[in-house]
Amino acid sequence: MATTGQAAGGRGDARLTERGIYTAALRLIDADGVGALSMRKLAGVLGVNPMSLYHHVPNKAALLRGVKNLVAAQFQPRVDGGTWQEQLGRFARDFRALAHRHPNLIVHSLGSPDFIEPEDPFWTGLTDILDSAGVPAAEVAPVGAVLTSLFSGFLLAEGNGALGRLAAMQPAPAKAASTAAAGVGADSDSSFEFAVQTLVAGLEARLS
Amino acid sequence: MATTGQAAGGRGDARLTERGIYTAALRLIDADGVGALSMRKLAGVLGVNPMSLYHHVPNKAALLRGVKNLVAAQFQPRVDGGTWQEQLGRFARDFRALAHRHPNLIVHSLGSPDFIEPEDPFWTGLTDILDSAGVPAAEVAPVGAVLTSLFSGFLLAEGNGALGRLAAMQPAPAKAASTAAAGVGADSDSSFEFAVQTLVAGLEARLS
DNA sequence: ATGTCAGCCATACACTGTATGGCTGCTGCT
DNA sequence: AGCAGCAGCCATACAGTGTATGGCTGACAT
Repeated sequence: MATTGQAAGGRGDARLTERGIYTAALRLIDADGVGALSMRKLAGVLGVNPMSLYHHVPNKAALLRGVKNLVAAQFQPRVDGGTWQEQLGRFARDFRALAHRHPNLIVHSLGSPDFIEPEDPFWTGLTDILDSAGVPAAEVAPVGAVLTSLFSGFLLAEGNGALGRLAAMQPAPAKAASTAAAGVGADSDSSFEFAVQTLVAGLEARLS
Repeated sequence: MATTGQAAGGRGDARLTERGIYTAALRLIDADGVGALSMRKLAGVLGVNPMSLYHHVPNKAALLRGVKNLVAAQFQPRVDGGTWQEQLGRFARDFRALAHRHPNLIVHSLGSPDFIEPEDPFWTGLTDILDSAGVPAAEVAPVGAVLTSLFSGFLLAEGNGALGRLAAMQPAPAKAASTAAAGVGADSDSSFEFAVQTLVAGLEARLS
């Protein structure tokens, strides 16, 4: 074991890597949330001194950005054919699937201003769809910004449980079990579909 | 000055009050953000020992909830006449106005699961409007939850600057200065109007 | 008059992010 | 081959965090 006690902590990497740090941090975040992530715990998992991390990452904020970018890079929207409505729906679904894989990270990242970076495939994919929907070039960015904000709100609320709590609230005193017209259940999936269809329909109306 | 050095810190209150603690905390939050709020700083402003706060507030999380409830109580939506579309618009505008008065608090609270409490005038006001819009009773809660989530996302993005950053992004390489059809500028106000009208139009479409 | 307790305070603990500086072994240059 | 430099790692230390524990004081009810 010599002097360095690296052991079996860091995925078998003897050397410390920026990438390795991010993936280890992601595992910790997935397990216990970003609130429970500390430089010391992360270093412990990697079998390394806390200060060693600072030779690969300038500070904790940058570490979180790095982790976020790591999972953001996994987002490959499939912008094949179909109407722009279908494309937008697929896009939203893909993004939500990614969010579901790392809910803790997403809930934290969506609250930060720098969530979306200029060159993200997310942003370019969205602007492409809006462009093909006929949104004037000068308005693609503002419209995309609004849609992103709204949709982020949904994912955030779904991720932290606020959506579920609200949806389960007082089903009105009078009649309780009348599953009537619009077709929205209290479960996450139908809430999601409702949100997407509302946004799409709203955009449709604003474009004609 | 005797033994207690309260001085002119706590707004002149000699005795420490739960309410007084909340308002002092709110001032600190408005000034420097919730990240800069610490029990010690708060106690300092109130001219009091940090541990004294714990006789009125169980912990910091509860303190933040209390501050949030303090400003939430200021929200009195005017649900007078008009179509439900107009009511919803007014409602959103009123809520945004409140958010603008305490942006730092709102940006933090919107990221927390317990932002909306069951008996908030916010929730009852919204459900009333949805009810009068013809949303089936059993779906008022789910629909309200989705709308709240979406709208919260907008306010969050507006508050933390993400909205502005995204809206100002690459106006498409080709033509830059053609202020065409749909009427969305990059400024916050027109983004807000666009968001509200999109949501209203989307809901309209989903209800017919 | 006395016991009780609310309100306040002092101390202390575990924990956070990170600045500073020292050691070591690999690197490229001469 | 030898040597300078530096990347990578570590130990120590500092300021700051939330809060548990226990002691003091003065008012108030009995």
